[in-house]
Amino acid sequence: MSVPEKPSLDGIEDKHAARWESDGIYRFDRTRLRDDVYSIDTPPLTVSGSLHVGHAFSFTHTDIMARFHRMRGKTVFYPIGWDDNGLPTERRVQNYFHVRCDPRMPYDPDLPEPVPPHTAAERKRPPTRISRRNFVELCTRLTAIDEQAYESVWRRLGLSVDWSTMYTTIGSTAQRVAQRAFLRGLAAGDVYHALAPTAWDVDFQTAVAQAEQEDREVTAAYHRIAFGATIDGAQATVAVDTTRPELLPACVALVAHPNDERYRHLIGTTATSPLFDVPVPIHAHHLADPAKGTGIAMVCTFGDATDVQWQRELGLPIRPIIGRDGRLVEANLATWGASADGAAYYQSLVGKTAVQARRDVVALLAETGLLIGEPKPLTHAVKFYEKGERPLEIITSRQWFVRTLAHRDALLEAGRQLRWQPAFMRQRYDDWVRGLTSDWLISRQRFFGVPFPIWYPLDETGEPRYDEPIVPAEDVLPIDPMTQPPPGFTEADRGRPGGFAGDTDVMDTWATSSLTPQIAGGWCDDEDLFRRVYPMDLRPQAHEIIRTWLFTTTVRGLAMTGRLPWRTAAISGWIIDPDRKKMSKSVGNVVTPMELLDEYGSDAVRYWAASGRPGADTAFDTNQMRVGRRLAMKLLNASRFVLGFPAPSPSANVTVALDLAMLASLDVVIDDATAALESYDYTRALERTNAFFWTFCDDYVELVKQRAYGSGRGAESARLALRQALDALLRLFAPVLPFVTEEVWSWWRTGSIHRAEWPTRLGGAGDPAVLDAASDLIGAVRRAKAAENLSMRTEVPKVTVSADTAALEHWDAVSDDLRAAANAETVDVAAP
RNA sequence: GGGCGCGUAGCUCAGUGGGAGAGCACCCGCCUUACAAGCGGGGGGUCGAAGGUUCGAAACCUUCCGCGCCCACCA
Repeated sequence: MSVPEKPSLDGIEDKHAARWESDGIYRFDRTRLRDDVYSIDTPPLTVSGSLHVGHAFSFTHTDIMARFHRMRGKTVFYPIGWDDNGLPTERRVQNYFHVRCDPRMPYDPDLPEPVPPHTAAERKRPPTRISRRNFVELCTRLTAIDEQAYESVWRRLGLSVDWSTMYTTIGSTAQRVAQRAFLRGLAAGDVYHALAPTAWDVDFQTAVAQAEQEDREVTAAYHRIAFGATIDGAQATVAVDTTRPELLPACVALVAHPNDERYRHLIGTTATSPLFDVPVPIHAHHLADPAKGTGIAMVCTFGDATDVQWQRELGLPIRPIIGRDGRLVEANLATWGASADGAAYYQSLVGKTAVQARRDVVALLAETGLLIGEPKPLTHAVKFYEKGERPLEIITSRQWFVRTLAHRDALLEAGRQLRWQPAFMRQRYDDWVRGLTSDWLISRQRFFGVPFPIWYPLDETGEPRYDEPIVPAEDVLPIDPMTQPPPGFTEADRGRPGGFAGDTDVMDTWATSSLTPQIAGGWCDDEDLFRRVYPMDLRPQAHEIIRTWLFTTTVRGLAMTGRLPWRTAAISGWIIDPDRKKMSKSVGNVVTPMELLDEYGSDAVRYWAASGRPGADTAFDTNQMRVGRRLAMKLLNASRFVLGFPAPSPSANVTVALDLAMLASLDVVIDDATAALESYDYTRALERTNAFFWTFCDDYVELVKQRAYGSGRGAESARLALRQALDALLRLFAPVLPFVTEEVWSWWRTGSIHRAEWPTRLGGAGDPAVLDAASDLIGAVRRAKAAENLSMRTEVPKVTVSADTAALEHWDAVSDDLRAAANAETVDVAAP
């Protein structure tokens, strides 16, 4: 045993982290069966440059639970993953290297790594265009660098993950799992592809799932335009309000509510669109809102989701004019019934963006008197891709979907079976499942992702036969259909009539990360492991991704195994800055975790994190970190002091009432902390332990140290009680403060504290009330001495205190120690 | 528009039917042989507002105000 003369926190993180790794302290023991396992479905963080304090915050909560269950005797399956595929990585690579992917370019095996631009002028140059494979290589290279930086932060923070389990969502295991799940879904009919109108981002040029859309308030204007109509055989006009006059050429109908008296006589007649003179039917439909605009709406291909519904339910034609890049496409309006002038005018709009075309159309409407009055400005909510900058368009394209609507009831039931922490978060899940409007869209027209393991035969004209896809065998996964031929073909058959074509899309990130339990748990490669860890015990995650990560993992779990993928979902809160705003990069108020770990120490940062209650948004508070550091220092000093007394003899017993009382109080703390951690309330566990520890230091140790310096039964009782308490306290603190507790443990114990048993009741026969009385009485002595401006050390003949009757009941049990601590010959009680 | 959460000392937060609390900050004191990056003591709140239930409300109910978040069919 060696207790340092001058204990210090300096360097303890690196010292112990290195030992934990070399000794395999956190290695998963795969010989244990499911009941002995505590498994965690760790969030694979998006690797996009830098970690955020919020990550350190929520990951600490999970780590506390992992450490608690490990000390309780479970073997903890605590994998770690990085989410490195998908659009965030593409964007980062584009910006960092100033490149763009151009799938038409050939692969260049000797492409030198692009030099990131340094000056504004370099940034203004057009980006370098590189092939898809070169682009993917750059993505892989950059994420590998980022992942190392992340790992070093997590090691410093002391996360007890098993680093041998590390996976990435673009890695081959993840690709194999994602492709196998896709093929099984396809075989089961849960995955399908369809040519369907879907939300489309014209800048990223990809379809976007419902979960990635958000509403934004934008300013727009009602344009009241005059359609031609026939009323009682006479020519008339119908005024229609629209915020998107540029979609006029795509107009397929007008719609009014069936009960709307103003338009009842027009239902079933035909109107004529202004400028283009296309005849369009006038229909009745209950979704037409008499209160909006003039009460009669223009149906286009496609202005909004209602247009899609009207098209389907009213059997309307489809007249697409917006292209994948957001510009108006070639269309022969004559075939839709347009006048020659109208068709010719449309030609002048081809190639313009929606905004440009709108300006043009409105100007011509005004010029020809077909615009009624001035445009009326309004603000309304418009759907955007959450990462996008222009409103989403609705574009018809071929996409892959996973069925969710058909399973709505089962998904709601799953939400009820899941244990939510905090419970009210289930509401968000329910709201989302109830509000689903389409199946889950998983295909993206992007580059850096898991490919769809599908080929299509080409007919004699070279057209893909989408209804007869060619699938690979499961044991050859993962495959890339863009570089590998399907069975029975060679690369020479690619693109040739009678040959094949690979599916060009990649899966959205959520299609992979919805499978994290399967990826980490060995679903493809290690059925034995999978049985030992699945379903997992804990899914920790943030609340804003309930509708994405939590929802999609549930969908996959139900589809693949028929049950929930985990027992408990622990939803973490956000870190907010002092102005009550969520801390985020865009606000520019971010401090990096490594800076904090350097300045305050890892245990201190973890202490702050543990002070944020489960699910609660928590203030970023460096003051709490200072307090945490002070606690860590106090643990060092108090431990040094306790261990500085001679070790009690093996035959020693705790016999003194005050010592028994302290241990009895500690028993209550152990019970409380254990119960709190069992219900995921790490904050309460820490609070109880912390409060007891300070009482232990300030009152109990102060009272008994004179006795402990002496000899005899009383001294032995104190020394033994001090050590027993220290031993239990270190273990109670270990999940929150892994470094300082390990440091102290190393002074006098063998092995790692993190493999030690979680403390249980010491079972003494003490009365906790005696410790309370002792605290009250030593407090009374301090007040008496402070009133005279005396130090506790100052020797006095007599101290007179006032105390309440509850404390005085235990006077005899405390009086000897109290006299010693007071440095007084006598301590008297003042008359009440 | 619908839903969820929050509002307690200057700050960060516990407390959910019977004494209004903790830490930090502030003020005063103490070189006390574990710790002066320490220790001790003290002041400080009409518990967001109003109404109701109750012998009794910070807590339960209703309404309102404020803050945050989630969701919602864009004419």
